[in-house]
Amino acid sequence: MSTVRLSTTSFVVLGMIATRGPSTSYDLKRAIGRSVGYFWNFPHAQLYSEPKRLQKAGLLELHQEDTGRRRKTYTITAAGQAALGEWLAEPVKEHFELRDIAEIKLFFSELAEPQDVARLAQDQIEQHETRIAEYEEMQRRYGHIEEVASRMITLELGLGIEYAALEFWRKVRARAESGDFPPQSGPTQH
Amino acid sequence: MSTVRLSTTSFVVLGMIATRGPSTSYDLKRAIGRSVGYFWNFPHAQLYSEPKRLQKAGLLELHQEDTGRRRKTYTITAAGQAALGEWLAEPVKEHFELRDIAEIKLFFSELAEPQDVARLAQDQIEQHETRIAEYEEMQRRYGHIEEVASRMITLELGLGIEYAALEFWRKVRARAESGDFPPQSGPTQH
DNA sequence: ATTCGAACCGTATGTTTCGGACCGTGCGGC
DNA sequence: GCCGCACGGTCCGAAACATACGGTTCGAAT
Repeated sequence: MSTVRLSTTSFVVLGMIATRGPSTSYDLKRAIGRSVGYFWNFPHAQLYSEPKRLQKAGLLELHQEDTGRRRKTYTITAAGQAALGEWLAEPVKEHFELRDIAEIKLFFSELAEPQDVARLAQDQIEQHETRIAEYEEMQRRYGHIEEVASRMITLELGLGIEYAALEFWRKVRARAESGDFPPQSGPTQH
Repeated sequence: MSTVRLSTTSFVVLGMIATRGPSTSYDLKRAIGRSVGYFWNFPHAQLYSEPKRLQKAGLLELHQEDTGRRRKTYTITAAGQAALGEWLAEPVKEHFELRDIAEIKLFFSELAEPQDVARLAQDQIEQHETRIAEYEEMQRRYGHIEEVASRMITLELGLGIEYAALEFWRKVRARAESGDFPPQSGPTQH
């Protein structure tokens, strides 16, 4: 029971256990993989070490089976709920970060071959189309269920951003195909 | 001159030096802060250690002033250009990651107070409006300059995503104000 | 009955990454 | 002449991360 720095990972763990009830690390891994994990990757090893930290800090309670698999189940404590509640009430200072390797490659496209850009765009279009299909499927399946409605709303943001990205890469592909991309290294128009 | 794992950071450093020419770490820090840094944060300490690694790997060359501030200037080598070119030609496997703390808080909004959501939405709206204004200003200032045109294109993606996020949070705010958010903890409509 | 694979469940370990504290320098302006 | 700010950089401990490893339970096909 010592004081520790709490990261976003910590609060995702706390939040998941608060909404799901008592959970094992494996439960967390799956629940996160089906939800926030789509936007923000949390390596599973973290989901084993982080609850341990939180338990030491008194924010989670540990119950270990004493038979069979000896699963470790974590439950949120009052202190954990308080910490989570405070965090939720706190304003968000950081602007979101979009870690997109494709975008970085595009940024440096003046150093690449023209066909690289076309291929990059094509790949991105397919990737985003696939992701959009997944999100829409999730909406169709779970969108109307009362109990999860507030969790589904983040899907709308995900979709909005996916549509924007898709539209963008289609534009890039069009430009690449018409030969005016990358702007200064493509064939000049006389 | 040993072989090392190259991360996205490595290629951003290589790419920056390739497009800008010989640069110090400080130059990189500023150049990245004005461009890709808007999307993907690269802590400045990395921009001092990473070039050192790349130099040891033979991808960069180091020239240190032997007077005054003894600045360290890095230049890209042929091997560096080759590595960069290969990377640019490689397909991108990873889907982008959107690290958005606000979104995570919204995901857990059922655990929060109703006014927390309203405030969260309001803050996000302001944050995105500010960011949009910055991007639009950059477009106005540099958008028409030939030499940087291919670098400016990523701004369009940034803007598209910002617009999508802004629209989303406005919708959230509207719902929060009309009292039907979070869905199951808001006042029930009879 | 037995093999087999898939889902289940978790640990260990060696790097990178990260944030942030800290430190000196040169220079323009008051 | 000294103040403050942009410049230019190092260091460090704590987290994060990827990945390899190791085992179990269970059902379905052989």
